[in-house]
Amino acid sequence: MEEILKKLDSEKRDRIINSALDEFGRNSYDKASTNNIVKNAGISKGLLFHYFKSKQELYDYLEKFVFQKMIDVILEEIDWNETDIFNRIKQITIIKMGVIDRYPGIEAFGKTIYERKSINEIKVMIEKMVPDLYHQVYTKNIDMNRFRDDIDFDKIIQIIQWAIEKYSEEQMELMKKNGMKLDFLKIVSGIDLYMDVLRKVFCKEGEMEND
Amino acid sequence: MEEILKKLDSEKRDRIINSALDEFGRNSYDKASTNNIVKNAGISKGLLFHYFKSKQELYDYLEKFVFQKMIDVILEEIDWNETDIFNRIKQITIIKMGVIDRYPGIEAFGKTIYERKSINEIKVMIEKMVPDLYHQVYTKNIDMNRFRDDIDFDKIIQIIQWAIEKYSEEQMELMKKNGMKLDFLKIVSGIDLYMDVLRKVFCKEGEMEND
DNA sequence: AATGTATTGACCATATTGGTCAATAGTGAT
DNA sequence: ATCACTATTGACCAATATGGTCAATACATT
Repeated sequence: MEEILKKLDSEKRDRIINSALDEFGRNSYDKASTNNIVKNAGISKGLLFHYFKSKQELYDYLEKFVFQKMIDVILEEIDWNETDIFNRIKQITIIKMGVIDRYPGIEAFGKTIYERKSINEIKVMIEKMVPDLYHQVYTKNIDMNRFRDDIDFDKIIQIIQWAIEKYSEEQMELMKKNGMKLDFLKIVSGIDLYMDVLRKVFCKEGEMEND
Repeated sequence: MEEILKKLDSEKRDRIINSALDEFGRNSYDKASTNNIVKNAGISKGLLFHYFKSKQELYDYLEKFVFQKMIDVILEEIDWNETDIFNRIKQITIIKMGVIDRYPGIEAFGKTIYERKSINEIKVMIEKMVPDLYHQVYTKNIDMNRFRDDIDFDKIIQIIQWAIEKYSEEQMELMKKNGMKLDFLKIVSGIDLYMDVLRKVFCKEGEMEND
């Protein structure tokens, strides 16, 4: 299956993946309709079952896909030379938004994953990797001396990360709600305003330069 | 419809509401199944359609219910004499968790609301009330002099609120994932640890008492 | 026993389901 | 033009699920 998919025109492949992510994200496995998936992807029923031999195989593919994609893109695009945690977190946010831009259904789908009982080996393996990756991403080559040392470092990271995530989630929802296209530049510049505040309170005096 | 429902044994009414919130939260309107709803509520098909004359009426009732419930409970249980924003936010979080405890499906359902095009007058009215309520809840009778005055007050509130929300969301997901019952006391004591950090960085010196 | 209400679940016509497969369209080489 | 080959279609299938109905019960109160 994988091989036939690889050969496929990537624009069409993305259309299928997006349509399927969306349908599974909106509905439980049983209620998710392959008819809807092909309709929204703009392909025929036959073609879907040519690429995936069953609904279950399609679902399994997607489950692996969302993890793998996020991991790959982050590892590929992250700049490990960045030592400032604020810029690092901002980077990751931008990278994530890029993925969401290409695969809009990935978020909704991702949230449903842990509710389902499915336990294939790939999923187990990837889920083991994720915490480690997260740790690396938020600590590797980061200069910790900039922070006031009367506060637990992990908590600082958490609070910064939460703020950025919540802000971008809220902005994205707002834009979707009003039917606009997602404007990532606008979100990033909004993030900067909160970054300034967080720098001010979490960094030592004279340690606030942001390149 | 409303009148018949009111008379109903409240335990059974909650079972129906919860089952319906859950089903509509998991599935799009069309795919949500009244058969599933009655099965999980432990009632007969006939009874559901005795209380609600159609699927649509049931859905409309729920949409109104989730807004109204949240508003009512917050207004009822909030302590307006509390002047400390940290305690105020903690209060609201606890109140919200209480509602979620009683109506576990309310969150998932709530997130789907804005995706649907439905626009009845009640919804419009309530959605107008909500921002105002939120503003009151986070400012009314709150002592703003405790905060350092080199930072925009609204941003401070936002960051605190985001941190508390994210923390409780993550903890609740974790507990659900591991199949435990939601332990709100544990969540609240975890919140306190982050509160301490936030107090330390956002308050003026000597303004950190939390009774 | 009688009256009134709360609740059931078999039943309905219709729509939808995941999946198949013979047929067609498209492409590129000769 | 012809052939070979692959990519794609959509009508079709038996099986199941759909929202909603309603005559029949169960249950309580007098």
